[in-house]
Amino acid sequence: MKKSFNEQCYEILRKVPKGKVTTYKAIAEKLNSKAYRQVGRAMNKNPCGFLSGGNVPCHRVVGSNGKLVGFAHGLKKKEEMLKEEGVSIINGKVDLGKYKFEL
DNA sequence: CGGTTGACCAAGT
DNA sequence: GACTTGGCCAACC
Repeated sequence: MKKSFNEQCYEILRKVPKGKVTTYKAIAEKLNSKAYRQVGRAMNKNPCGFLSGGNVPCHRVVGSNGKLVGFAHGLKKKEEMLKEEGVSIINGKVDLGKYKFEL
């Protein structure tokens, strides 16, 4: 039984440990696709889970260059949350060299 | 089933 | 350095 692309994104996102981040691109590539947009769209369309009791840290997902892109609550909130997790945000960007989680 | 869309990305202007 | 264009692919209408 194959899950939808979106659900697979959640699965991968769930694997990201606290204090680490990943990129939309990486996730899409892991799914053997280039549907970067589909990953982000999945988050927006669905309740992100983590707010509803699920464990889908959508805030741990950043852009391809560690740059914060989009977030339903606002990028500002996203930065705050990441900082709480131990990820330093510099100029609205994350240091992927230190915080990017290798899937 | 065809067309629009989207929390992207890379390159061009 | 900021904005525009094209491309990618799955989900949604």
